[in-house]
Amino acid sequence: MARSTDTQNGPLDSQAAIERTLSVIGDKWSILVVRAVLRGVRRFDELIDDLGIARPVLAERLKRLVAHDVLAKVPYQEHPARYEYRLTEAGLALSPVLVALVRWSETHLPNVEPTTALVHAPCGTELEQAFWCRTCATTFGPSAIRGVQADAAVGADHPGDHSG
Amino acid sequence: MARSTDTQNGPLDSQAAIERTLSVIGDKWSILVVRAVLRGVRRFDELIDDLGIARPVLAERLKRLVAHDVLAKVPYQEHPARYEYRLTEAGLALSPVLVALVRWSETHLPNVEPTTALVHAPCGTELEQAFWCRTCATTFGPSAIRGVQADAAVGADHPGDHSG
DNA sequence: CAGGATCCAAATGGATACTG
DNA sequence: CAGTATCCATTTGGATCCTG
Repeated sequence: MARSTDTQNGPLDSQAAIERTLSVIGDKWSILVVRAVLRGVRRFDELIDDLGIARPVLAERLKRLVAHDVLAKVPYQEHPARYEYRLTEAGLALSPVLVALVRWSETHLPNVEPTTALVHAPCGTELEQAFWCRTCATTFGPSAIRGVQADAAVGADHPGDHSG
Repeated sequence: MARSTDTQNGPLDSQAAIERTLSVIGDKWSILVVRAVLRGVRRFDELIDDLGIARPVLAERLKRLVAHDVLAKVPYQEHPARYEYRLTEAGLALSPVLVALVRWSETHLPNVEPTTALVHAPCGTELEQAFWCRTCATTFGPSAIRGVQADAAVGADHPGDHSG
């Protein structure tokens, strides 16, 4: 509520600015959606397949990103009207954020295998159990498992990451 | 689940890297905590007051950030043992992320008054109602209100931002 | 001051089924 | 294909109280 320095803010001190950015792309999926579009994944079901995001969630994210002028919804055929999503200038301008995120991961986070499935734990059942994160010293429930390698889920040396 | 290109990833294509970074600082508070520490707010109750974060939430975030070597917990007095939190090298290395976030907000987001209260809506009751975001075309409940100017909550020209 | 333990309301998100 | 409408399990986070 009462923040100490609302005035006299330097470049790194713009809490409001950070929060406003996060209010647009600060959720778990938005940045990933932006990145997917940047990679060329532009259509709804492609994004569904590519990201493993739930349908209503993707729909809402796309709507928000379009509303905030990060993405543009452009038609690519007519007969059944079909649209795809493209980055706007503002969306493209998010690249530095992505780069910063990637660089930090590469320089300051322990490596994991690039084949690690990071969005969803495998649907198999042997991982449908609690997961102990050695780094966090926390136990995560099955649905919290993110980035767990299929064969090294429990007891491995910080096999992956988790959200939450 | 099935992502298209797990291999042949360029620098911007490292979905895994992005997700791993987000798994550490991707929640609503962690980045704000880092930034507060960067500003010199280093002690538990200071952070509570400064951020308006709930006690158990801050405790958990600090623990995670320490575990992931973003913050260090260092004693600053002994008799009652007291600790404060400082940025590690890895934590300091998050500056580019903060800068990118701030820059994007400044160049691609509509301006709002810097006095806007962005973490919590005022505790007064006249704002304890639904909030219509013109940009998102979405209605947000009272607890979703973030960054609402006290006197221009409803009907203003996109008065602030919201999370969720 | 620096947390830990509870409790509870709310939001998030996934699955699924339906529609133009 | 591109969503929308429901429904429900889980998670999140805030408030409050307690402790060394």
